[in-house]
Amino acid sequence: MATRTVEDYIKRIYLEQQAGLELVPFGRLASAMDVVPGTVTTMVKALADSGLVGYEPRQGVRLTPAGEMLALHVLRRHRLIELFLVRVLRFDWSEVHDEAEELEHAVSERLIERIDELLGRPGYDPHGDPIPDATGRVAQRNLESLSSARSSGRGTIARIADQDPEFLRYATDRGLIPGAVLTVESVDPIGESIRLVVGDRSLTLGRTAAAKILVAWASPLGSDLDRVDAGTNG
Amino acid sequence: MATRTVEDYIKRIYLEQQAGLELVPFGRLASAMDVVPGTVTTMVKALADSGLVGYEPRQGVRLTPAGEMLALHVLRRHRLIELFLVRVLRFDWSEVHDEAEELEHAVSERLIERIDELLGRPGYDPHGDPIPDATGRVAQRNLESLSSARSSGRGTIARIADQDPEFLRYATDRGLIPGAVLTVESVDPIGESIRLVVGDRSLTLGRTAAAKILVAWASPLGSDLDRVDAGTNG
DNA sequence: CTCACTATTTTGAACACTCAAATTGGAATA
DNA sequence: TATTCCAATTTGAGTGTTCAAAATAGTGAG
Repeated sequence: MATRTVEDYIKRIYLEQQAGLELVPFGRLASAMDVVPGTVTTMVKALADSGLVGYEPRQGVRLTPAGEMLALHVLRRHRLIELFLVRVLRFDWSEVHDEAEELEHAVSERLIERIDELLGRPGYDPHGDPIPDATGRVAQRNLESLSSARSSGRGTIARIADQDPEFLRYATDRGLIPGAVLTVESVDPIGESIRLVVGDRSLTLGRTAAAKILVAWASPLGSDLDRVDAGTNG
Repeated sequence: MATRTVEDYIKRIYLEQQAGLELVPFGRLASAMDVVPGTVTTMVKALADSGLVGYEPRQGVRLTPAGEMLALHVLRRHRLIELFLVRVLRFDWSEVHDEAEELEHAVSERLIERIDELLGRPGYDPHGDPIPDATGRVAQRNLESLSSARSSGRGTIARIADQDPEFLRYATDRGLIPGAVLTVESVDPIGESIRLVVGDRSLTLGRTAAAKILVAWASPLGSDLDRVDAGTNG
């Protein structure tokens, strides 16, 4: 059985890879896990011994298929728990992350199955992150970051890529939640800001904030990317 | 912060004291915790250092007020989780113990408060065990074990003092669940068995099985011991 | 009073994880 | 080529929990 720490490392490596790194550098992993670099070296060797990761010394780590499978199971638990807390226990989506971080290591396979069933086998958590199914399959979506918008256009918010409660409350206050339709009014590449309209509100976002908002752009013909179901928020 | 292991030891010591021991012998604690005796000696010293227990060398351990407070908080979490699993997630009461054993160490104070509120601040878990409130207060009941019955009589089952799923399924099959009314037909002190009627069923129980069934006897005038609310089972 | 028995305690070691601090490797710079 | 610098690694140590096995204390029997 994978220990709690092992699950956390594997999950973190998966998320870093997901964020675009094929090989996660040790230093990055160290700061993400909030441990000293030497600890990562030690742990990565142990993870490699149990076949969950492969690594190039002084280069970085990468998950093996077994590691990826474990990561997907942990994320499945985490995201189902988040949605459960929001839907059933009426938590606000801005405050479920830390709770799920604990519970993901404590719930049994049986309990997760019950929750999945009760929620109707959802595909996305309250933040719009995809929930892997019991076999590890994840829905693939072609989303674009709001910061990559080059001109005006309409789209639906599909995902908020930040778990910080403060940012999430800020987003909620402005209607920036998965499922909301937004219109980009103008983009200022030099000033690094973007003006948009959400509902009846007009607002301006800086580049780094906009980078956290993932959007499915409305195509003229209405492709299936328009249909975003990201669960209930609030 | 008390570690998971510490919480388990403290909870166990509380339960053993509750079962009638003022001073819990190390050997008993060792087998209850499923560790070798030496481990208990080490742990008890550590617990004493943090002020949670007091102990007489070679005699046994006892909780301090601080230890009792901790035990009550852990039991509160455990029992609220059990009831939540039964009521909300439709688990059978025979299968919630192990799950709660894990979750009790992972839930936050905030989540427990939500659950408590959602369930309507219940006083008892599915097995009839009392749920301490947030300040550590526990309902006191004057229950008697079915094995102590000396003659025929009527009463209400208030609590089943065994968490073994097999025993609980056996009990469920025979209608021996908290809230059920039973009538003692006859007691055989030599054969160590007791005949009773529950609902429309008649059955015979041995002494040790009967010892696990705690009953509030019906008084002729109907005291408030008759009113047993032990939540929903099933 | 001594023996035997059982419960408890001590000792030394292990495992999983972590840190601080010294060292090394490799790449970029001068 | 020699120097500098940063990332990664090694080393030695500590924490919390556990075990196996040897030593000891107390209790009751003879």
